[in-house]
Amino acid sequence: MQEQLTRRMAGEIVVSERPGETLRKWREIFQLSQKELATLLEVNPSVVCDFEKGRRASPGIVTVRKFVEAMVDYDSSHGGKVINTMAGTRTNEAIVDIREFTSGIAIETVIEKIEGEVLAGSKEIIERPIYGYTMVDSLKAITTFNAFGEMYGWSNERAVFFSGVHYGRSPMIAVRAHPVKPRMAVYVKPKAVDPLAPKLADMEKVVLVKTDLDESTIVERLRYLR
Amino acid sequence: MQEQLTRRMAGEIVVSERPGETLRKWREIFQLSQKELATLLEVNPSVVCDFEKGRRASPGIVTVRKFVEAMVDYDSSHGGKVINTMAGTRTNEAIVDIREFTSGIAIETVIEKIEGEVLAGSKEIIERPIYGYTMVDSLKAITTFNAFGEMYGWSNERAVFFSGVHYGRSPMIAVRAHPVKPRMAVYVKPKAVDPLAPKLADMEKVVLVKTDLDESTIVERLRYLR
DNA sequence: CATAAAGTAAGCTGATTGACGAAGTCAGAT
DNA sequence: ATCTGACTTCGTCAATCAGCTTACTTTATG
Repeated sequence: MQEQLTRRMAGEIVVSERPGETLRKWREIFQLSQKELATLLEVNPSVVCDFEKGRRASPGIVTVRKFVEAMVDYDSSHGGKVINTMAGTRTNEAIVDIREFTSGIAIETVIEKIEGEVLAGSKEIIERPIYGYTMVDSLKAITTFNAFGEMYGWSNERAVFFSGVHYGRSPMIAVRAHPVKPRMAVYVKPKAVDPLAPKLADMEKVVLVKTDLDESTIVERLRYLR
Repeated sequence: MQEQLTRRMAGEIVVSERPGETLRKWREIFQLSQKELATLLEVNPSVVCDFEKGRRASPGIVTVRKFVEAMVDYDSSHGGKVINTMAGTRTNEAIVDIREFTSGIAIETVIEKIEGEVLAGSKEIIERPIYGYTMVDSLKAITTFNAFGEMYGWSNERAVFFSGVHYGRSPMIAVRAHPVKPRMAVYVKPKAVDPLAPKLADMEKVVLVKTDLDESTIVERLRYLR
């Protein structure tokens, strides 16, 4: 959550017409005076002012990061008043884990890591990079309403892991029905695999893989991929 | 959507451990070569390389913005392949409009703009700033599942406009039930107002206002608030 | 093999940043 | 009427950035 908020703030500042004002807006939301913020940053208050008033038209990202992180850390170590109110919804119990890599990882690399068996997907698709993954509880994903919307994180160039799969029909039908497709779908310990699933996967050009590792092992193994 | 993606990318780059790699990741997602990107930016390809390889440890936000916008604009003017796949969920038909201001706007300023009549809220709360607003279709918000989650944008320091209000009971009950509260609730052209509503508003320290302007007029008037 | 295309490396220059501190302004409390 | 605290402005300067050019690796591909 913190990470997310940090990014959100940074993004808003960078894109803003007047970054200084946006910086200020956030400082105010965190209810800090310039002086307090300056203390957190161990700089002179005039520095804070200079940035807010835009004397530095294009602060470096390191500066922006320092500012943003100072505020978020401060809040977090004071009960997270702001962070918590920002939390709101976010949680979707169908989504067990969701991560973005910082660079592209080839699909085949992921397959190796999880000891996967390929059920559908040509050699060339398998070489393509993906940029993140989502671990979904299949049953809950269907009952818990909107899981399919949130599933894709920010890039659909990703793997979606379905756990709690019975025959693997519904997940692929869902993939087919949804406008956004992942590059890769993985069935985690399926009881069996309906032959329709690979067919649908091929139609959608999605690499379909099954693995007999369990959820937590997979998450563990993918943790150290960048 | 474009705006959102732009911010998202910028935020990720700024916060990233190795901004250069993140930059590259996005360039790859957009399937651009360094040279192509350099052309879009009207700079020498080596510049792109320098950033990706981290020779510039802390690029200015203007640089980051240029990079990100170049990619997004490019994609957008070439059919939006990437942008569209990123769209996914986003749409919630209960939410008519949602915006963040770049700086705080006093609640009373908003009240004036929309010719609002205050039904609940003390003088001091009215002076507090808010940082955005959401326009919600009341009926759909209740039937369309998760609208209350997405309602709050990124700060709950905001106004929520309810349109299609009959007696204004349900919206306030929803506010009461939901863990996150807005600073301000506005009933758009209510048929009447149940006396329970202001009571609940007071309990939650939410400023309750009604207005006889219609949705589009309100959006129009708030457009030019920063 | 030759040659292109993509990317990396290094050195250079002018422009900007990041930081300070002193000297302001401004609004509200005493 | 002045004092205090929060914020602003500005001159200064070393460090760093943004950009160029040119030369060097890779890695395909005819």
